[in-house]
Amino acid sequence: MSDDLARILTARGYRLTAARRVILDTLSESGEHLTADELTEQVRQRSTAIGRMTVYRTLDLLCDLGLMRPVYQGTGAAHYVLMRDGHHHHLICTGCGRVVEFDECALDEAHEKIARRFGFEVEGHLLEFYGVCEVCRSKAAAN
Amino acid sequence: MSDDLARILTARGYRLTAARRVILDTLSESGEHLTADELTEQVRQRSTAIGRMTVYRTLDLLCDLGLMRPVYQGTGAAHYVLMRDGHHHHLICTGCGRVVEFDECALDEAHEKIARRFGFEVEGHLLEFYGVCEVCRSKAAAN
DNA sequence: TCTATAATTGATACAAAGTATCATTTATAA
DNA sequence: TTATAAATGATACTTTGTATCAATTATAGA
Ligand SMILES: [Zn+2]
Ligand SMILES: [Zn+2]
Ligand SMILES: [Zn+2]
Ligand SMILES: [Zn+2]
Repeated sequence: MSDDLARILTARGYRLTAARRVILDTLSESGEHLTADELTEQVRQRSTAIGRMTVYRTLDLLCDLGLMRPVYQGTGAAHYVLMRDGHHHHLICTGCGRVVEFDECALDEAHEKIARRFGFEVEGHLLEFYGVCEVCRSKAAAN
Repeated sequence: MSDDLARILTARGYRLTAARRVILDTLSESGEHLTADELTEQVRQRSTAIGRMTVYRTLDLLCDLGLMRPVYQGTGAAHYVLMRDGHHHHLICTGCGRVVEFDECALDEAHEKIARRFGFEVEGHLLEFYGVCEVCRSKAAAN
């Protein structure tokens, strides 16, 4: 998985440094939705001497390449999500903050429509549903 | 427009204070996608003595009520968007950062599906398409 | 293999964004 | 009008993100 990312980096002329290798590995193995500083912490458990700046810059680079995207999840910090095949989908409980990911989407026609209408070449999307999960709903019902 | 927001606040038992009135008015009249501190600045042009904290807290409240939502738009700060009828849609150029809003969406069936499958009661959504706008595309073609 | 080059790094310092606290003020209901 | 709890705003603080630059390192070419 991190090999995919690595390959894209080199293909686009970016260097595959030791630090980037560790960061990509960490990203793909640990769960997603990490903030930059959370990722830094995890990266440092594998390789102590990697600077915070390098993590920030690597995330920026991945975002520039369209491979990741910062999203907001309640706290002040940006959480970075992988844009697999260009898209990413969340279901977020407004009660407890739980974030569920889902894969299927049917937005291909929407891509087309939008592309034609606004002259955009659409490359991907983020879709987030907000609502109340089962647990929170039953808690609310109990009151 | 800000009356709608105000009505919801009072209906839910929140007080309609002078500060909140100004903040809601500013929000609905000035363009959207403001950061908290940008909004504070605009609010203070109308009523000097309103504290930054109050603006932050009011935005938090509106988010809790599902009326707004923070989204990331490049910079470090969260931009707050109104969730009219529960949803909000963007088209974002990855070249120049331009943000276009569009209204139509066809996600009602998707709401249904997701609700059934995950036991969520879906209340709204955010949809963001990423791509390259006409201008940026022609620039790229010129190289 | 060795060297020249530019990309990348990480330390440092800094700016911006968001949070916690608490005495004071104010909207609301009685 | 008054009692009450909600809301405010000043202050101080933590976290998150950005700028800078000398030192390091990956890569291409000799
Ligand atoms: Zn929940
Ligand atoms: Zn999708
Ligand atoms: Zn553009
Ligand atoms: Zn919609």
